[in-house]
Amino acid sequence: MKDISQAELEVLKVLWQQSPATANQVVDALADASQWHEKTVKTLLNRLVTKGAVSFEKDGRAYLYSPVLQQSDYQLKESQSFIQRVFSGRIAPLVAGFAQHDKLAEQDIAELKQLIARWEQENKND
Amino acid sequence: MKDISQAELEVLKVLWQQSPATANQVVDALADASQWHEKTVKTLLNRLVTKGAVSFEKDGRAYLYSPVLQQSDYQLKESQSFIQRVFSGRIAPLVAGFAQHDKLAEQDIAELKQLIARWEQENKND
DNA sequence: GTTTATGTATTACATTTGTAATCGATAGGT
DNA sequence: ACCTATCGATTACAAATGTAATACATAAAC
Repeated sequence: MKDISQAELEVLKVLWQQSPATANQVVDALADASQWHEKTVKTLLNRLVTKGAVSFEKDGRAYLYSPVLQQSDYQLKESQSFIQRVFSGRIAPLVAGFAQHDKLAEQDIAELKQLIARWEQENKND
Repeated sequence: MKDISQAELEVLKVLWQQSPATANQVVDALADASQWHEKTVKTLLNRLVTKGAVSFEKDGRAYLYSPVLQQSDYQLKESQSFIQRVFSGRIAPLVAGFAQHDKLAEQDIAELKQLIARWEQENKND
């Protein structure tokens, strides 16, 4: 799968939220958040299809688009490559940087604690 | 500051490790990790200077390059924009994804626990 | 003092990306 | 049956990026 560009990602996000969707539904969904021209959005949809990240089926003269690439897969792969590239593969320093610059909220801490607890639960027989 | 491209980042990383450094030192440092031609590395150095991420001082006919952009600053900014773009700004889901796919090691957990403890210590008077 | 090697600066060129405009087909309206 | 509005497809074009080659200046070697 070719890389998804940042602009393409915004289009994909819409499809992750609601799919299948027509091109116009995607255009509408992006209308408030961005200034993109309708033609621009349609180009991006096309590129996503070319890249194999999105599929479509015909519905009369319009198309219904659906994501092929799932959000969780995208997130995992991008996270790994980001952390590899920027933090030499170690995740804790990323979180530490956030903590140091007051970018962590109470909720983040709570969620992190919970998932650590779960991890330890599952790995307790090591 | 213009965006640092992925190729440029590899060059910056060398300077973060050892600076100031001559162009040739950077080329040598990258020689094993990459297949880049000497000219390519020098182009990247030049672009980093143009972008203001790297400075240099003359030392005879050669230049001594140093990073202007500091690694921690780069890491923080990139982390924020990545997490915003891919996880709508929430950090825990990133870590959760790693946990779910067995990308977390004992050490990561230990580090996370420690920094959570520190965070709670510092925020205990809320 | 010339020649040569070696630095940096400039130029090159294909691909990707952002951002559309135009083209061609066809469904709908009348 | 035609005209027209609206699809998707194709084309456009500048900027960024990857990946160098060439040009130009000058220090080093004879």
